[in-house]
Amino acid sequence: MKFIFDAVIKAVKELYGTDIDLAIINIQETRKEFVGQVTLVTFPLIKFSKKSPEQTGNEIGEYFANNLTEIAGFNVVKGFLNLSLTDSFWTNKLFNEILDPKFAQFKLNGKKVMVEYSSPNTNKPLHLGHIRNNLLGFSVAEILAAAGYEVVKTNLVNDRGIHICKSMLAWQKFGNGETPNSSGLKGDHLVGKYYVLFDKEYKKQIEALIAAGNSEEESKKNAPLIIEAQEMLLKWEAGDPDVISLWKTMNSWVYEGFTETYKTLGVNFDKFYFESGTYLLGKDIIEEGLQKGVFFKKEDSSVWIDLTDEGLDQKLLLRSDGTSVYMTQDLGTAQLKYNDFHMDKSIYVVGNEQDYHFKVLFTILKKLGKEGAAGLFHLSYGMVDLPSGKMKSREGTVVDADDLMNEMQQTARVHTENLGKINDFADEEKMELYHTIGLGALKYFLLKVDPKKRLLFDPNESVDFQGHTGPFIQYTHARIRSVLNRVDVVPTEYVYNEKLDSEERDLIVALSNYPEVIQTAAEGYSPAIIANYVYDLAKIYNKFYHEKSILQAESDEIKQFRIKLTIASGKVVKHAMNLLGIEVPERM
RNA sequence: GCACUUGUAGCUCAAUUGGAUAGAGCACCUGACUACGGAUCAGGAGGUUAGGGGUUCGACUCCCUUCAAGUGCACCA
Repeated sequence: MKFIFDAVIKAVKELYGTDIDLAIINIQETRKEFVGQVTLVTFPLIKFSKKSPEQTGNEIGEYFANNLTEIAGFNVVKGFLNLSLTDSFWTNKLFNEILDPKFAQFKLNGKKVMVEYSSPNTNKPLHLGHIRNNLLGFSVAEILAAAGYEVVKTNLVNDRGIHICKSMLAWQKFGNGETPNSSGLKGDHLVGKYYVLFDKEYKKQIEALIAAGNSEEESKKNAPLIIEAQEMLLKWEAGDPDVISLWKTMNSWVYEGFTETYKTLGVNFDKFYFESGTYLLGKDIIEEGLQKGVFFKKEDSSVWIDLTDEGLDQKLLLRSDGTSVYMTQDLGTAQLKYNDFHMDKSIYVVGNEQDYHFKVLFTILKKLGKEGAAGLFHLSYGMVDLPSGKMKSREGTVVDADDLMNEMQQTARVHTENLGKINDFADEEKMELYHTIGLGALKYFLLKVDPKKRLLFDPNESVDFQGHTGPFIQYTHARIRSVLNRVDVVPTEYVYNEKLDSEERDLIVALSNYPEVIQTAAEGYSPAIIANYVYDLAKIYNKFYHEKSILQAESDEIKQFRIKLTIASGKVVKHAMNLLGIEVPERM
């Protein structure tokens, strides 16, 4: 559509004798209640034409009609100049651009971006909130790759700390040597069970202490279990062989479990970082900041940064005893990641409860003049809540990731069996299909919403399979495949002189928007933009499909043309769904 | 208390980043195959965009304010 922008500049120059900036040209898709496909908003131009919006529109429209071969006609409604492009413009678009194998394939832009996501704790299994995180991270990475970035997907695993020791201690005390093998429990679930058990026993001790006359605060601090857990953490930090060995064993169980969950979810990583390997980093940056005068030291020798000029607070960076805090290690880890990859952009997919932390982190890195600091971005997403409120692992009010994915596949099975369209499938094919549809429904449900908005999930109301859903789009694809499977000769003719029907033209217009949609989604780090686009596209295709016969078209020429439209639609639907991490089936 | 985010149809979400009469899905009502797949399509009903003020040719969008919800404000991570 760039030629229209150029034409507007030229038109204004010739009609009104002014050079105008590209930025003030407002071009949009014509709303469907008006005639045309492309609309120029003329309000911003009247200061150059010195005429009414209507008159300006008419003059520019007249100019276009006389000077642009692509323009078939125009109409003006108030300050809107609606342009109709010729049918041959649109058919050329389909033949030369959309059907080209390179359509929507952006060239590498020479920039590297890191997407850090998932970042689980190794003391409990993944839940619905993690699913949102994983899907967002994976999809954003795919979208950025499609837009021409070189992408590195990383996972910073939180594998140490007091919470890990809690699971370990509970297992040691109450586990009787239970293992994933002996119990048949998935490793992460087994470890999670002991994390919950710790909390239960710990609470009992607190209650007993309170009953014995202690204050609540004292009881929480002095309960034997918590003291033992803290001792265990110290031993871990000191490298105690027994503790380290137990830690390694239990973490390996968790990793086995996570690997399985990631596989079912369809996400992957190029590089893992472990907090056990990064938690001591960052002290050299503290030193650097002090030397540069960006940080300051208090009398007790704790180190701070004053960010009150930025509208933030003073922030502690190093304790008075010289040990690090969360921010210290995140500074160090940011540096480590940069040293490893020298990326231009770095995306952190982390929930919005950490908005302040990342604001501070990025500000500090900028103040230190760190390379890559300008490319830092916190992809902050809203929490997933249940109707009953927040999910709490310790209280067992979580929607478990594995359970949920299982249920989705079961639901897909019920739907599919009721329709009875794939009774000839082998069992293995059926299972694969239930997985495709069940996860498609779940992923679409979570990704179609703007990341920053919080998400309400009602486990009692199953995720829909009809309407604005993943399966609707998957169904559209299966139907397209079904039509194309009946075509024996792939059309090779690339001229078309028939008049376009509105359903055909609408479809080409929608398809031609796809590259720009990828670009917008990449710039906004928003899979939701892709999700909403591909739904619209599927709807437009379904309408076309209903109104127009493809295989029984009025003439062979029209039939060939509609087959090509169908091929193009199937291609874009599949590509867009894959950017969301969703597979599309051949049949369903 | 201070800061950040959110508030759109009964419910779940859109709205091309300031453009036309705010659009979809679910649920509800009505219709459409002896036609390429009915997990579909067409239509109906459903709105003071939380309330109020402002900015301008034009505001769901920007500014101020009130209200509601969520999150954050540890020498925790």
